[in-house]
Amino acid sequence: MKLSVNQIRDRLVEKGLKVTPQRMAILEAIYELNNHPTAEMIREHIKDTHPGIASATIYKVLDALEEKQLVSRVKTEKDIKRYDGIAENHHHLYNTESDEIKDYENPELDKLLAAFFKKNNIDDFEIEEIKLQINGKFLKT
Amino acid sequence: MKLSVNQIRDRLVEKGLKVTPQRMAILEAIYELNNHPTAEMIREHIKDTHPGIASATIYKVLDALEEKQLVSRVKTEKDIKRYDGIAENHHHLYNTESDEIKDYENPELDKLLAAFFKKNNIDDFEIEEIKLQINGKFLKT
DNA sequence: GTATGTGCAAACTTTTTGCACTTCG
DNA sequence: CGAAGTGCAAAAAGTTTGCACATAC
Repeated sequence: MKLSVNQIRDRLVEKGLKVTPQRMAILEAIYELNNHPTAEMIREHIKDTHPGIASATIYKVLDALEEKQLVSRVKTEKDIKRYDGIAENHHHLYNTESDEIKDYENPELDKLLAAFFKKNNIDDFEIEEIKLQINGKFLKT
Repeated sequence: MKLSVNQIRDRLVEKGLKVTPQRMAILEAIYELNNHPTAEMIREHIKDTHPGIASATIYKVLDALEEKQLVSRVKTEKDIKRYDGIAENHHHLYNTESDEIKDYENPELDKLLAAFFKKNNIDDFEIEEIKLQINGKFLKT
């Protein structure tokens, strides 16, 4: 998922967010890293091109991006926030030993799940979306 | 999931952990609360019966319980750790508006998923377990 | 008696806040 | 120009650490 600078700018504009160098750099970093980074990992990644950026700014930008659904938060067991450049519903592969997380999409699976829960309603609960946490090991390639 | 004091004691003994009032109280609290509490929620819940308990002790006890797989951590988007009294694989219902989390078990679903991934292998990944994050709304009852 | 566990206070990490200054549109 | 965004420093929130004391077995 490598977007051009113009595409990134357009996304900000569409959501009514002002285009600033900080926001551009942070969004670009999330797409480039493509590894569900923390605020700190983003700061590290852009520190050469944007050394002056404040940590507080990164947090504020991430809050704004999340609110406008340009990024989403990834659920983890840790007490550190991690972000995903994909806001649409999808699944995650978690490496049980490291902190690696990868995206997983499979429309067929989504259909299967939708059908299952249509038949097997959950009492007193209205489902909005279903995400899989698939835990395991990435095999060396 | 309400266990007797003796059952809780047995669980500690089985895992080779010394039975202390603090550990008993904390495990009991997790089972009673049954709402995937944070360390702070546990401290709050036991503060009348065990006022002297140190926060650091709660964290240390939770670490020990997790290591022995008497409790497990729940994945969330927040940066606060939450714990589950069920260590076996199961699924979670997340309320999108509040921070409520409930357990969800369904063996039929697990079979369906196992069959699906047997057919649809994920490249370079060895699955160990699959957990659903089911996001939605708890309906008033 | 000894290994293990607990309490306390201080430190550490991550995130948030308030406010002056700056920048985008 | 005005609203929105950024930087800084301080504070908050959650968690961890080291060590002396206490307790389970």
